[in-house]
Amino acid sequence: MTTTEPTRCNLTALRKATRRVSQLYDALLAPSGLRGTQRGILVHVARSGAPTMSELAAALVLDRTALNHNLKPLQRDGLVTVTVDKDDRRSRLVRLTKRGEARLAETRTAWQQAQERFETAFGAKQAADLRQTLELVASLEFGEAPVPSRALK
Amino acid sequence: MTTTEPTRCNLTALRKATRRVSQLYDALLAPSGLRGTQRGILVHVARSGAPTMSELAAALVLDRTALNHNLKPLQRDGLVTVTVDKDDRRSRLVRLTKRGEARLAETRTAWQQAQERFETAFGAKQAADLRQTLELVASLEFGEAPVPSRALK
DNA sequence: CCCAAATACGTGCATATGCATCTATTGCAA
DNA sequence: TTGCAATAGATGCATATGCACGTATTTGGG
Repeated sequence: MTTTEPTRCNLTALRKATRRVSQLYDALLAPSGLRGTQRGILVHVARSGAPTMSELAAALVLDRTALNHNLKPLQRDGLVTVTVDKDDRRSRLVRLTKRGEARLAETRTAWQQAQERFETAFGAKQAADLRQTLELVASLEFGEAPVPSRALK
Repeated sequence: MTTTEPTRCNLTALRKATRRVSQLYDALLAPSGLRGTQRGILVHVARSGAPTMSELAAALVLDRTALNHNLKPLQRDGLVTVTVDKDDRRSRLVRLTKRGEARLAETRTAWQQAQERFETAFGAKQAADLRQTLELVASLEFGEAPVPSRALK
């Protein structure tokens, strides 16, 4: 074990933990052809039915333009479709295809193995507590940030 | 507040929280020309003196090839140097330059503001607890993963 | 002494992410 | 009815990340 000085930076601590866990999940998911992040998108779309890009981005705490980028390989591989919302033609609806549903089903076992591997090492109760804490962090509003042009417009 | 179903996936929960906190730190650090991730690298190099690429990657829980990529803009901007280790010419040593030290000093105030903003919203005690938990997660060893070729070689 | 295995990197490729800036569409006040 | 502000995306650019595969160097057994 490397005896490193404890991390003082909240962001650095989050990124280190996320990389560690990404490495585990992506290794186990690799045979399915999906990454952990891609699976997360598909799961949310499956649960929501046909969310708009904005809804999906908000739910995943993703920048909308980043979501657009992330959806490209999923569209290319025929796992999702992105279509214009007839009620509001500014909006786009994201839907899972049959192929996407099948792929998602295929990954369930590998995902469960990753969850079990993590929770065996870390503790199931601690893992549930951590998820709850992280959801809280993800939903924090930090008051007025310095003017991101998007927020002000 | 979006009433979303709680996240079951440990990785998805980590990524959402990390994105949220990245957005805060990067917004506050932006005027300094550094991102939160870059600052994290510089801080560790500053503390370690002249770590090897492998040491630095391990400390940051980064793939070594990813670290190589991440160092490129820092080298381009003259904030770090990467030189051959005379004792073992396979290894490379990463050092901060004077310019890098100055840049790091310049970011301290913005970084402290980001820390304060986060800890005001989340709680200072909770933030310290979370960092400790995340360090634990980052240091987890998950036993035998399915054969990453690097690990076996 | 030699050579193969091991170690420590670098590059390429592809995904992950977010800001700046643009276009298209909607809603509402004048 | 019109026009402007607001909204919802798309693209480009650059950084963040990790695997596959390559080169360079070291180590130690035969």
